[in-house]
Amino acid sequence: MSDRINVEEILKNGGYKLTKQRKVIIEALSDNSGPYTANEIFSIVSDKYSGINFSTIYRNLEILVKLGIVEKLNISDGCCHFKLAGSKHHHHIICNKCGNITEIDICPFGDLVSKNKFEELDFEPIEHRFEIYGICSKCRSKE
Amino acid sequence: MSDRINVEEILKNGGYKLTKQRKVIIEALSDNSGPYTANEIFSIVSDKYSGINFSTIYRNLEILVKLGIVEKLNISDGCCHFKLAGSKHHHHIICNKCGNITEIDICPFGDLVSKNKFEELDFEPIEHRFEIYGICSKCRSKE
DNA sequence: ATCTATGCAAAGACTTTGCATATCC
DNA sequence: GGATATGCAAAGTCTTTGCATAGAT
Repeated sequence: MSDRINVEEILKNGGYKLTKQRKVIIEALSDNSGPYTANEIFSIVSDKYSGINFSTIYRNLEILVKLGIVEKLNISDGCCHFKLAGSKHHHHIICNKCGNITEIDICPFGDLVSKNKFEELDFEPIEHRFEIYGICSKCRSKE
Repeated sequence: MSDRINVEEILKNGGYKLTKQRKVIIEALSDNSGPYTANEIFSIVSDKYSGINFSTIYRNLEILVKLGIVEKLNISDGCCHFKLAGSKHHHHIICNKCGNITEIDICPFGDLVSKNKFEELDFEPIEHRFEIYGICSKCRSKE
């Protein structure tokens, strides 16, 4: 994976070592089948590297987020979800039935900027989140 | 407060009693100076009703949310924020410096619906969240 | 009187931290 | 060899639950 090389470089440049644990965590996230909770990452990773500890997972996720390699999502279910940070800006649709989280490239933000909405509010926007909860097509077809 | 009467009725209709604890919790939320965490509600309420317990706070917030009296916000800081539910649909701007949360009545959702974005996605939207993080005017003027 | 609500205490879920040892470069 | 990372264990934060008692209608 060409991404891997990139990740290794970013880690090194940040003064971080490339440990087995970091490799398997990044591998786990690389399957791209959706954001995972720390718990899920622990399960996946434990298959390849039994003995890994939760603190290692959390510490590394924090570093990877700081380096911009991983994205931390705040889905409203009481815990954090993590995924490899893509290059493209995006948002999410979340299924209320199966919990599936899917990226969408629709972003309403640019429109608001072009309409000078933030000048009106006297607010300097830095970041934004937009999530849509509902029922995905799979779950609807099951009904 | 005319709202109070309304709340009392909703509680009664739901089969819930109007206890002192519920009164003070609702009073605390009624100052409208921003969503409060369970912790903050506990502090405010403790002044008026010392001896109240966290479990009472949480149990009642859950009921009040279920009845639509209170709104539960998932701001990305690891805990839940609660406020009296307003009648109007709205979103929030959140200051990264002081943590202040302010309602805005800008909503990008209608636009997306009118553009048939959800038919394209084959997704049935039910709810959505839109939050903008940045620096509020107060914090900027301090700089 | 009856049913619901509360306080207390305990536990549960998720996450963070301190420290000695192991690992990477 | 020196600095960073890990595992372990413990604790910290937020929230939930069981149960006996108190309180509302």
